[in-house]
Amino acid sequence: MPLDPQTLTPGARRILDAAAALFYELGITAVGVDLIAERSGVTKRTLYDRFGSKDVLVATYLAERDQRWRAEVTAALERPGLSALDRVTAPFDALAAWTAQHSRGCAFINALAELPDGGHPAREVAADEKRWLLALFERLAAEAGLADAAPLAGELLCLHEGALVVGSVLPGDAIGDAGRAARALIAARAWSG
Amino acid sequence: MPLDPQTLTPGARRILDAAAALFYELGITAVGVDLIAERSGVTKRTLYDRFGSKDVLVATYLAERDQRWRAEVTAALERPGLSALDRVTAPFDALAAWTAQHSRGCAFINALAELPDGGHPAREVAADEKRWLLALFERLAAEAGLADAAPLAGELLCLHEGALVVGSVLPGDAIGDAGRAARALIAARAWSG
DNA sequence: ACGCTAGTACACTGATCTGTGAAGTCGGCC
DNA sequence: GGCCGACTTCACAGATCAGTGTACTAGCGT
Repeated sequence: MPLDPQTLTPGARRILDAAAALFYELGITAVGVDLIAERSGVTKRTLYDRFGSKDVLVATYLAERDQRWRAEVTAALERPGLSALDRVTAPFDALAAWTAQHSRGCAFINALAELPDGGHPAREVAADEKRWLLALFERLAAEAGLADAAPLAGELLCLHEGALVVGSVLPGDAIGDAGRAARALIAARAWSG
Repeated sequence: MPLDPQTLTPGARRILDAAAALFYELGITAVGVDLIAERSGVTKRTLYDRFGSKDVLVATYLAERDQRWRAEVTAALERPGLSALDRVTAPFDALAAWTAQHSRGCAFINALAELPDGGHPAREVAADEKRWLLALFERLAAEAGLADAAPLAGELLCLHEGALVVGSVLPGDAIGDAGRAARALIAARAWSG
C-alpha cells in the first residue's frame, strides 16, 4: 500500500521529506495536506497525483522511517569486536543514537496511537516494524546460545519500547536504564542456560 | 487546568463519559466536539458552558482516568498476603486486569503522541501519571529493602510502559513477559543487595 | 415572587479538512 | 514533430473544525 520511497520523482521526494518532518513533530491528524504542499513547495494537485491519498502518504512516511531504522540497527550489529552477547543488546545502542535526533518518541507508536482504524495502511507498516525487532531479538538471543530465546525476546522488546516512551516523557536516562536491565536479564539466562 | 471529575453536573458527567470513550477509541484529534455533544445527548452550548474548551475537556478526561488507574493499583497493593517483593510487581498485576478492558493501549501515551504542543493542559496530567508510577516503584523497592531503588524503578517503569505498548500492537502475552522480567530483575538485586 | 443554576434550541462565524476538475507549461525522448 | 511525464494554477466541492450569541425553559431554594 505505501509507495516505494526509493523511486520517487523530485517533487514527491520533497513532499515526503516535508510530510515526514511535519507528521513526526506535530502529529499525523493535526497536519493537513495543504500545509505539506506549501512546505514542500509543491501544489496539492501534485501531492495527489503522486500519492493518491493522505493515507498512502502516511504509510510511505512510516515505510521510509522503518527502512532507516533497520539500517541503523544493522550498522550497530556490524560494528567490529562485538561478542555474541553484546550483539543482543546492540539495538539499545542504536536506540540511544537514534533518539538523540528524534525527541518526539517512536513514530510508529505515535502513528498507532493516532490511527485506530484497523484498515489504515500505515498500521501494518508500524506493526511490521515491531514484529521485525521482536524476531531480531529472538535470532540474536538464539545465536548467543541463550536459553528460551523467544520469551527473552518478548522481554527485551518491552524494555526497548518502554525506553522509547519513557525517554520522551520524563527526564532521566530511560534508554540507559533499559540497556542495563537488558544486560541483567541476559546475564541471568547466560548463567542458568 | 482540568476540572474536578468528582464535582460535575449531570450533563457534564454524560459529556465526560462520552468524550472518554470517543477519545480513547478514536483518538483525541479525530473526535470533534459536535460528535461528543451528540453522543452525550447534550447541546454543544452546554459542553462549552461546563468545560470552556475542548482542551480542558481532554485534560479532565485524562485526570479521571489517572484517578481510576491509581485506585486500581492501590487496590492491588492492598490485597492480603503479599510479600514486600510481591508488592513491587503488583502494578504489573493491576495492568493485566486493566488491559483486559482497555485494548487501545495507554491513554496517556496516546494523548502525548497526539498533543505535541507543550502548552496543552493534558500533557502535564499525562506526565504526572508516569512520574507517580516511577515514584511508586521506587518507594516499593525501597520498602522491600532492595539496593539501588532509584535505577531499578526506572527499569521497571520501562518494562511497564513497554508492556502496555507491545501488548496493544502485537499478539502474545507482553504483560506476562514484562512481569516475568520484572521479577527476574528484582531477584537479581535481592541476591546482590 | 425572586434569582440562581442547568440545560435546550439553533443559527452562525471563519477557518480548515480531504479531495477533484480542467486547462496549461515545460523539458526530455524517440 | 509528436508524445509523455512532471508539475502548475486556480476554482471548487462538501464536510467538519472549535467556538459564540441570543433567547428560552424548568426546577430549586429562599
